[in-house]
Amino acid sequence: MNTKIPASHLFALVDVNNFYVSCERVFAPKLENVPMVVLSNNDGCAVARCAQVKVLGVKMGTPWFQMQELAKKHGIQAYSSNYTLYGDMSGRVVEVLKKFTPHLEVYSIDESFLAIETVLKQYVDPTSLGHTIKQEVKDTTGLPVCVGIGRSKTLAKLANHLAKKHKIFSGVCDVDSMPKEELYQWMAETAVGEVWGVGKQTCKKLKELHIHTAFDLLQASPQAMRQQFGVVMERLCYELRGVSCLQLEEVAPIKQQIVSSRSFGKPVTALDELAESVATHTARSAEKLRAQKSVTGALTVFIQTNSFKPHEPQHHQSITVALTGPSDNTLILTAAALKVLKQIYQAGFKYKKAGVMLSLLADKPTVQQSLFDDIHVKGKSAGLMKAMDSINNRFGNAVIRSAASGTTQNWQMRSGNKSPNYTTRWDELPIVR
DNA sequence: TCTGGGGTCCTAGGACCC
DNA sequence: TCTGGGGTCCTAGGACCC
Repeated sequence: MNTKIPASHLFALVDVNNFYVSCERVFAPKLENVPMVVLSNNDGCAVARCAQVKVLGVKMGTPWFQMQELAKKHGIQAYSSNYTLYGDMSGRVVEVLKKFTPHLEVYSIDESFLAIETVLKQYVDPTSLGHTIKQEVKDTTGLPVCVGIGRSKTLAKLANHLAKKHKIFSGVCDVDSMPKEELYQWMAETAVGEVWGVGKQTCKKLKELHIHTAFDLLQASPQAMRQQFGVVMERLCYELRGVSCLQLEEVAPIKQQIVSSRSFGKPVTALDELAESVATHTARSAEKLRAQKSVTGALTVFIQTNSFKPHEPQHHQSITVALTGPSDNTLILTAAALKVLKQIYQAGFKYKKAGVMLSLLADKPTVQQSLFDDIHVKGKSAGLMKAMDSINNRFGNAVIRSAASGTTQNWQMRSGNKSPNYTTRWDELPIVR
């Protein structure tokens, strides 16, 4: 391995407990002891579970309809997700963490890595810093967090896992200050599948090699692991040994791809309805694109039938096309997307999902076809496409966005059993670029 | 009847060129 | 007519994460 060994750093991983559930509870304290889950779009499956529900064995992603009996028996309540709220709460947590150190990586909506070496001298020990962070986040945002501390990101993750799982740590676990024998004991009790970066497939293969726990993996030869699994696993082994291979990424790199997709609450068969959805997704993607001040050179549209019903006719297709030039213009992207959609759409299938992906590697896009010498959409069937055309003709370079409300993902909840009503409001905005 | 959405990194293998 | 090897670029797909 060529990776040079960097100076030793101490990482803290701060992770909000049951993030979405905890957010809901901040604003509805009466839910504190109610067994509850937060559901995905369409109220399809559980994307967050409180501690009581986890104990009952409900896994991440369990469909709500499959846990009806359990819900009845234990009084589990379900809440629709509110991502705007969670995004806001996430920002508040990060603001608190920044007060402790400027060197921080926002890893996900509910987790941040902190480099804590330089701020330690103000505290008795790392654990006491951890408790201060935990208390400060709780006091400021109302959210409960656990803190894991270690010499590598992977060890900080492991420490966080221990802090969450074992009450003895009171929510803060520093595996660096721990005697080695004690750490190894904890690792021997930690299933290898719990280690950061070991997923289902790898776990299975590791078990065949009689590697069952985090400690087993620590003892394995990194070189041998590279042979069997590749460079990612080799790094992981070093990380477990306290040799940091993964740096803190303080500045979030700009996204290489931007995706917007949704499942429909109900199967969709008409091109018009797919077009509505694809147009909305394109607008959303383009907003994200402009937010990071990027342009895209290629665009992918995909539509899929319901793969949970294998006995029904299946159609999964995507086409990626090059744009005539890099762009962040919603109108151009939407025109392109609708044109692609018409290519892949096949009447007769019950579509369950649609989406759009923008590829930002403008100089080397992944392209299957190059279609566009013009961007005009001429559709006689789709009212939406006609609208596109007329706006295009009138405003040329205008930016179009579809209204966020009334989009396909929510129609079922809002309109019950009534037929879906995909009325899109088109706002005509001034020229942006 | 009802089954999330958004990302990253790595590798193998084919195409192509010299 | 027969037959090469090495390098690079590109892409699909697998595996992982939250």
